[in-house]
Amino acid sequence: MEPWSTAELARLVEATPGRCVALVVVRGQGVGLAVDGHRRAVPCADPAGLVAELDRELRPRWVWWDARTTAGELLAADVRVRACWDLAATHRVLFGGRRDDPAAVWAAATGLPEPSPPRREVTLLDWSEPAAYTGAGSGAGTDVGSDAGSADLFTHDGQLRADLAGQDWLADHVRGRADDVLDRAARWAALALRVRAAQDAGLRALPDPRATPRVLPLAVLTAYAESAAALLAVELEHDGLPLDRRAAEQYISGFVGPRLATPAAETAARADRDAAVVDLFRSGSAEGGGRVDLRNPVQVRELLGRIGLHVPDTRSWRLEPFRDSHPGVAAFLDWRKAERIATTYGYGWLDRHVGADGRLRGTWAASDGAAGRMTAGAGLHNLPAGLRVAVAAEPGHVLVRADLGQIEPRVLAVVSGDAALARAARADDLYAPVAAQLHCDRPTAKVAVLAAMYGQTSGTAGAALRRMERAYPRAIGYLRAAEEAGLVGRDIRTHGGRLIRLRPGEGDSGEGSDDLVDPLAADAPPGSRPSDRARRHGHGRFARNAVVQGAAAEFFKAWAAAVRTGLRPFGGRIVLCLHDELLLHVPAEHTDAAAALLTSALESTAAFWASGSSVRFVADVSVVARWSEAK
DNA sequence: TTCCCAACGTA
DNA sequence: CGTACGTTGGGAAT
Repeated sequence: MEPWSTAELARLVEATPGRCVALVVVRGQGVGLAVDGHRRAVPCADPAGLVAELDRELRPRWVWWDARTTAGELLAADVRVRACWDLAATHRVLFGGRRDDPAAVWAAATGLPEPSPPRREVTLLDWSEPAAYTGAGSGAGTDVGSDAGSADLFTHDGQLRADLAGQDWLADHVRGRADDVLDRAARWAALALRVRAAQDAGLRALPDPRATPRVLPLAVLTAYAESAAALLAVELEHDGLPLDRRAAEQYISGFVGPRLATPAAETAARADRDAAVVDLFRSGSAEGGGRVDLRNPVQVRELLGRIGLHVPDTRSWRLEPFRDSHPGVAAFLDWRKAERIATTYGYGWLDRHVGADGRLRGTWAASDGAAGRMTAGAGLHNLPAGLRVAVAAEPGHVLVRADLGQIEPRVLAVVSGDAALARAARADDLYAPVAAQLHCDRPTAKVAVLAAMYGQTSGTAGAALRRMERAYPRAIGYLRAAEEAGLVGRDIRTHGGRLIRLRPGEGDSGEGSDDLVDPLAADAPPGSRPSDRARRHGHGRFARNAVVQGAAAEFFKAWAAAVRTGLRPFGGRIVLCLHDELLLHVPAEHTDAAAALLTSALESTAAFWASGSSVRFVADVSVVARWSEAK
């Protein structure tokens, strides 16, 4: 097949609204491209290099099935593209849920029922699997054949084959030349383009919630931001967080001593730490009791009972008041802290997750949470504050950190359209005007706002809450409506358009038979099984929270996407996303530009996301050598 | 081996 | 003052 001339491609891209070009990368062989009804297989020894060149010259929005596959391939060659449309990420916005594999994405985009989940691995028992695997694909009256030659990608009922995740399959079953693989890649790209069009239409069909809508519907902008976040997640995983290993080891050794040479020595040291605590409990009373396992909460409770301390559980905050009542309690609390470091953030953790290049790497997901927050593994989202001293800029670089101030109440002001709360959100400190409005002090106002957003159960801020209702009726009404949806199991959408599934559905955690009496319930100890009412109540609170937390996550990702783009010219990188906080690793000579970018990106994000509202968004920006230096 | 719970870290 | 997440170890169920 003839390579596409760049000029020809450029003409097509110019004529395509959104400049969307579907891309499938086949390492070492070439790319499959699709633009506006055309598709082409392009043989090329260095596909990533070609993509980089096209990205510079055409500035397209690359459409791919998912960033992990395609962007991962590019990133392996250190190629980072400007913009993308991620079908998996957009699918999650439109349809919620957990599934985002190609089969599920295709089915949702074409109105088919959700297909059965992909098999973990093919076993001998799969021999009975239908004609799908033979490539016979009858097509059965659907229009799937319209992409000529794609029938082998589908099952008889028009579903995309469940085993097409990733792209190893591209080379499977093709016993011919490289051309065949690339042809397949081109068809795969063409299919992606069709799904994008369907997703685009779906997004545009959603009502734009903004006071003053713009040319691009907010839901489309959400798709852009979520796609960028999916790409960013792959980059974060690739780049890692710069970590000063020495500083980390020093922190760890402060709790558990120096690194030991052998596992046996580790075990012995651990046993010594245990024994030191247990001995303190034994010292007074003669009776020895059996062995005590400090890691077993039941046994710890018994141990505490023996010194006359009777507690419902052994959580640290509950024991802390009794720290001075018995030397054993203090020792145990310190032991807990050390044990946490030893097991979760100890030397083993360093060895597992910090590379030879001093980068801490974990897996990232762009919208794993039920409300669409980013998630990260390897402890990246729950590093003990004390370990921040080990997160350090490399030579010639600085860390530029920014966190959004009071993001959730500000987001509530936008999404609810509450004029009074929006007025309060013009202040640097939102809680000050709220306190004035409610005729209470600032701490009370803060508790009242948080209680309203998250559905307080134990009522201390009751009076302030009632005044909240009078002062900010639309905000409270918005939250109540979400809670109601949760109670009755009705799906809702966030401000940006993400579907939050609340229907007591099949897919999730197996709570199908709501009203039926569970025969096992009689055996269950009383209170162990949450009542139907309690569960619904939980769903109500979840929904109340999800519309705020979810919208805040969308706003954050839109901000992060703008920062990522702005950072490209001077080689800075986002190295950590923490729900409302960004950490950048920047060449020192571009410090000021990066700091300015964080603010300007925030303004441009607010301008489209909260357009027509007077809500102000604020970020606290600081430049540091170590994360711990940021306030 | 799989799953749930307690516990604790972060926002 | 609640929600969300990831990680660990123990123990029960399988």
